[in-house]
Amino acid sequence: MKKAYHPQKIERKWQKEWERRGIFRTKDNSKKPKKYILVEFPYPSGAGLHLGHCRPYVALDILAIKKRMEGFNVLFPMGWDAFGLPTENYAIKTGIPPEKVTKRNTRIFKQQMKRIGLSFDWSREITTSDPSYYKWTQWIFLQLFKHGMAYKKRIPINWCPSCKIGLANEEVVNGRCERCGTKVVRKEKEQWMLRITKYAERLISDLDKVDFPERVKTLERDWIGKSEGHEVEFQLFGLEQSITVFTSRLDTIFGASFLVLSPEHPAFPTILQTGKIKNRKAVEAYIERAKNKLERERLEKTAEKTGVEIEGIKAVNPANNELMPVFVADYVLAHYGTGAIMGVPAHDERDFDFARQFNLPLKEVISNPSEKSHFGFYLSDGRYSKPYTGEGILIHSGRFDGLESPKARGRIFEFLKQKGKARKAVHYKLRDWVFSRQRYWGEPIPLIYCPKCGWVPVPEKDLPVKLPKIKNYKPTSTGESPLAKVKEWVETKCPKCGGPARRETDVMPNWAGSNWYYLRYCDPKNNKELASFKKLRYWMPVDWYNGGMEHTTLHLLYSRFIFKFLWDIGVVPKSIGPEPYKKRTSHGMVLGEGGIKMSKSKGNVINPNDVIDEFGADTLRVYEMFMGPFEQAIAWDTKGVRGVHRFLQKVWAICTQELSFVDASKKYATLRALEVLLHKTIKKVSDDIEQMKFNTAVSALMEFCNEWSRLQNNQAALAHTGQKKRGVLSKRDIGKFLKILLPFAPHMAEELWHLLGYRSSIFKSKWPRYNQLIIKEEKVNVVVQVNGKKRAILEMPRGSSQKEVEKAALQNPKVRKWVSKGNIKKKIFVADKILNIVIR
RNA sequence: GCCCGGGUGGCGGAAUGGCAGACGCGCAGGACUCAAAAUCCUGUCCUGGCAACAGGGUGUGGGUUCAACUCCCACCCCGGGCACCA
Repeated sequence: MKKAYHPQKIERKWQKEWERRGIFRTKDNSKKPKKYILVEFPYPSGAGLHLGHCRPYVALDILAIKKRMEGFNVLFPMGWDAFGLPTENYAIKTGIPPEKVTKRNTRIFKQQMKRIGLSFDWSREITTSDPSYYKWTQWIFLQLFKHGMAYKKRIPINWCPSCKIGLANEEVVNGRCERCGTKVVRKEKEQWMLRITKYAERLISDLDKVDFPERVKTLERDWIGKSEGHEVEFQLFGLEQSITVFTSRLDTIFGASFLVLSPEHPAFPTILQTGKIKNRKAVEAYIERAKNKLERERLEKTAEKTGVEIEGIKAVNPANNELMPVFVADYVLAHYGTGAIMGVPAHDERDFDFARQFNLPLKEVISNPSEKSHFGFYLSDGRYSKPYTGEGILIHSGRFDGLESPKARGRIFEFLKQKGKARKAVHYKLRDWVFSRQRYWGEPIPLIYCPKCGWVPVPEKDLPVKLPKIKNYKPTSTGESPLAKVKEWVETKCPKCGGPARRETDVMPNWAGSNWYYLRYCDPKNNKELASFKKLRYWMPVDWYNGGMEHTTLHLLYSRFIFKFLWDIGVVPKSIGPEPYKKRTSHGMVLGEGGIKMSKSKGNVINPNDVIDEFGADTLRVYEMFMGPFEQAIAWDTKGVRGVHRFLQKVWAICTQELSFVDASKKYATLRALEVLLHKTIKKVSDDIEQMKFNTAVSALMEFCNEWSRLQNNQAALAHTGQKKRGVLSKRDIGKFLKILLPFAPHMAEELWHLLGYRSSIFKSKWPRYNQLIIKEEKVNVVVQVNGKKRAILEMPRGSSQKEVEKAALQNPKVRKWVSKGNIKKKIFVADKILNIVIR
């Protein structure tokens, strides 16, 4: 009867069987409530699936399985984010077309995912590089273009000289190209931009509507960087021109002792031509130098500031009409605020550093309420130490003296507003999104340039604009896309006037396809629209979206933006609401043995295939869930894998043993103690899965099996029934156990389920419910403390009163001994938990 | 510098005011074996003790409480993000 555990055999068998029966196929029309469970789709790299991928996949698979058994219609899809540089670079090296490589890689990924027994609905598989998919990515771009959300702009971009590609700010890490590590240089280029800044406010405020981890929300908020303040106009003395600055500290305006313009400030050509400037050459030279500096270099030294005074002009402080010098300095950024600031050296670190460098006067106007004397920034030798940047009470600010910072801002604003010199303003750190890449392996931007008509969108009926087949994938040395070399593709007719015109040769960045893929899963085969309203209304929003923390300010933010845009223009039903994802969670990385990152160069990469070959997919799954808290990075430990494998072998052994009793005598009840534990375990596993506390869910399963095994072996436990040998768990209860094991180790659970005699798949069964009464009926351990120190543990019936517990406690010799050392002063009782006797 | 996490045995971790160290790994001893592996059993925070037991113990210092890994204040260390954003 006893069969040995052979994971390889049963796993293959069931994977085939599940596929044959179409068990994980999701139906669109169902009366059941829906759950859309989504895990970020991978970039199918040549290296194949790795252990880090498996963790979130298994976790969300567990959720999907449980939700199905709880009666939900679950959408749990998978696809491929296939456009991207590694595949293109591989094509450059080998000449193999990227689509061919992509096909091969996705085949490998898919086969690996199937080996893990993940319950994806493969009938909805999508590939972002597939023309039937990117047709709609291009279509979305056209909508952006038509609504003025996409525009072309000559901007200094981050240029990677090695990849020959423009990079988004997010792709530059420490001044180096994220992919190849080459130092990024500055280069001016015409680029397509998306106006994500238009959505800055809503991207922040709608975070209140979703269930994201607080750290994710904070990260997005900080990245968008909202700052509320005022714009103030400073007249240039004797000139028509005035300079507007942005400040969030209007309360410090009486302390402003100079004005600084960024080198790119638009007022410069005009100012320089007034003839008033005495050092025009020096100013021009400084501006020129700043232009060639990489932004990164400008930011490198924080304390040492450079700049040049624009001699011959002064600005008028609108608060007190004092004249102040004007500088150009590159510590002021052109793209933030108004590109100009008022320098308040006493209350701003950067202005302070600058003033020290240029020996500018410093005027304290905010007194620090927590310090008694002012001028905390003077050292004993009379030099400054540091500015006070906090809020406080105004001094040296005329009639605003004595006001607190927030109130002062309001009053000063009123005062300046009356003079027409100030207005409220909000600025964001977020910048528009550079959306072109001078590359091949991406979605062609569906626009045509006509010398007569300008940029003309490709008519929707002509979509998709397919990538032409080419031989040489290398970008041109001028940094143009390799597509620029394909004459017969580039040269076309203007859709508007029919005259000769040229196609845009830039392609979209690799984030384009993932902006909206979750919509496509709802209706993946639709060739009339990106997804039908009916299906979107049923499935959207995504109920649970898991992905990497590293995508928080990239993919997550981008896709929220694109969704909002589509929602605004009515491409998706209004009923979904303004956010695509209801709930977001993040997994921790899987590190190599010893806690270092797994990488090819370190040679510590572990292939999931090898783990499955040796231990089976169920072991891999259970171990990935057991290894540590889901959201935390954790090191792989082969010895730990063996431990989990041991556990599964044990489960197999106990279950098959128990099955022999089921056969022998059809009817017997579960031992009471085990029944109680079973129900507790069902509760624990159910709750823990919801909270993604998979590690403790597994340990609860282990504890149950330890007890089950102990009772099974315990002859005394069997003897009192009068029978020589009998089981300890009824058939029904074995089934319940298998159901809670199922999400973690589906193959084993299904096999044992069938050995138990069931014909239909365990996936079709209902998630077990625990019985509140059974859990509560057991006895509880009540701790008796004397002066807060544990002195005894009493086993009491649940719900025992204080009196009952006290009586039992005082009968206990140990408690008696300790209590007798003084007089009882106080007794604290928490039902079913503790009795603390305080003596003196 | 600022903003988030986090600090518990030899290791991964459990316990979110109520028995610190669940579960697993490792280690030690034992059983089986000619032997090894595998498997099974027992033990495993530190100190003293043959033991019962007593005392100490969750980064450091203080506080609140009958009771603190858990809450509050200050500090130290580690990880991540942002960083001249006015």
